Amino acid sequence: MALEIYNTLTRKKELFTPLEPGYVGIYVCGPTVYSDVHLGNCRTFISFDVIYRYLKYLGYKVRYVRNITDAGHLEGDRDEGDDKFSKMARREKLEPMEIVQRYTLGFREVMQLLNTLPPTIEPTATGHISEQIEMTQQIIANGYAYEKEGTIYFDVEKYDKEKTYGILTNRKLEDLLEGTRELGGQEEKKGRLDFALWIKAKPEHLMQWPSPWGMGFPGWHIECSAMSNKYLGKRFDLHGGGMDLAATHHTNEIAQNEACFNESPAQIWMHTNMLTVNGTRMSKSLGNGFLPHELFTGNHPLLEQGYSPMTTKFFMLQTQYRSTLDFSNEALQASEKGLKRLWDAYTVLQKLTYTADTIDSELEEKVLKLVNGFEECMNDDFNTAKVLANMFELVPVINSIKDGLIKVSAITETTFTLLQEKMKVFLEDVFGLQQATEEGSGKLANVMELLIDIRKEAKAKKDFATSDKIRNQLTAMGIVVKDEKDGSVSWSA
RNA sequence: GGUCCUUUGGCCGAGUGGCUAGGCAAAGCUCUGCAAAAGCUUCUACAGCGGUUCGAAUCCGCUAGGGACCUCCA
Repeated sequence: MALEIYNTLTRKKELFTPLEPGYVGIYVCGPTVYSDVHLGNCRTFISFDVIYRYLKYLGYKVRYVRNITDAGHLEGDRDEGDDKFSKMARREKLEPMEIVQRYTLGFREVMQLLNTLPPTIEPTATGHISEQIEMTQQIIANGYAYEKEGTIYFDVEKYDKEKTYGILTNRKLEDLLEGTRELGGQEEKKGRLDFALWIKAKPEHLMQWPSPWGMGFPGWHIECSAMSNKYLGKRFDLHGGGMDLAATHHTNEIAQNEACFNESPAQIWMHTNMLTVNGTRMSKSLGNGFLPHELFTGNHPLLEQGYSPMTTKFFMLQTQYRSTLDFSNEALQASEKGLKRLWDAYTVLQKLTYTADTIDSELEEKVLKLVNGFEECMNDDFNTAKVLANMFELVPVINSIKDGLIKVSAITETTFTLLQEKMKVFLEDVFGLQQATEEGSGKLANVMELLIDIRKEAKAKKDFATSDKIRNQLTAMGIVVKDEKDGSVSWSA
């Protein structure tokens, strides 16, 4: 089965065919860096990281563009006043770019802890002001935008006469007009749904740039259109982002591109679902968000303990990206244990060596089916949850080989090698998971060797008081000692 | 009010017509000095009502609950 991706635009899974064979262009809406990213944001970026990695695994040359929004994002629902950066800068008595720098670095640090790959291009809104102005000019020239006192608005109703404005989320203009609340303070707009492409800045506004319409700053939506066009062209393969962006931000992006180039930007729109807490969406405005560091350290009233970045990531990968994922201590704990079991088996597998003997054709078939399933599951709209389920079914097989209950020789060497390789590739390269526990470096390893040795001697003398003391105290420190079947002793911290 | 999604066993969660998902938890057994780990086994669900079908968790309708979006948010 070839790769199929769910397209929000058509509301069904579609066979993925890149516009240019062998190459994939993908644009993902990145974070607005005026505050710390929360866990919900991370889910989206983890999802697209796995998608990016899998596309590379399939052999595509991928250009992965994820922007940093560092200007133009307005605070409220009115096209006036401060943007988020200026507001935060005033509050903290810093330059807006200091705010941007602080949270950009914080974002990158978190992404690194979660072991996600950097995008191939990470453009910023402030770095593309002229592109945004040019695009705005073209939209005006094409007749889809108008100026009111230095601010440029996109004319949604006019646009909808020729194109379909609500195409992405299947909404009719009349319904949208009806559903929109009456807002005060924007009499200058012609239509209620009109949004700003360029906003006139007040003299005291901290971030502003010269434009044909005077000093101002760009609207939020135009940055993504300008940057995707610059780096991926008028038409590219995939455009992604959180589901919350579909109805407004992405709808406006499509409208801008159509109005400017008479072409829709992406052939497939992908949307990741929300992370919820007690059934309600995690968001900045609701204040129910977890910061990654709070989760990693356990320093949060709702958390019973800390969970490692890899546990967090594994937790998210156990759910398909289009499903909502509810956050809970129980679920996280289950993921922590599950990941450990899976990773232990994986570690064991990599150390096994093959010896030839009699083949158990039933087992051979089962293993082969499960391993080949990795790719099939991913081809079905990136079903990471199903891949992990397959892996878990292989765990007893691996452990049984280790304990001698099944001989390695029960499967063919080809299958055994395939199993080793695919487990490694999918766990490390596609999912980007890493060694979850510290094996301990240098000194700790030496000390452990000594303790294990002393314990062995005690056990040989049936001095179980001493051997148990060593084991129990280590357990209390978080170091688990295991007596293996072959008489050896292993430990993990 | 509009658009759309969702309801799966104690918990989390795959699954779009027929075949046991999987993880965690729980119970029993094996192994073990005892543990832990591991292996084996058990717990077999699909909101309710109706319909389509030889056959439905899966398709259709209704009812009830939950959620998202329509306003800044991944």
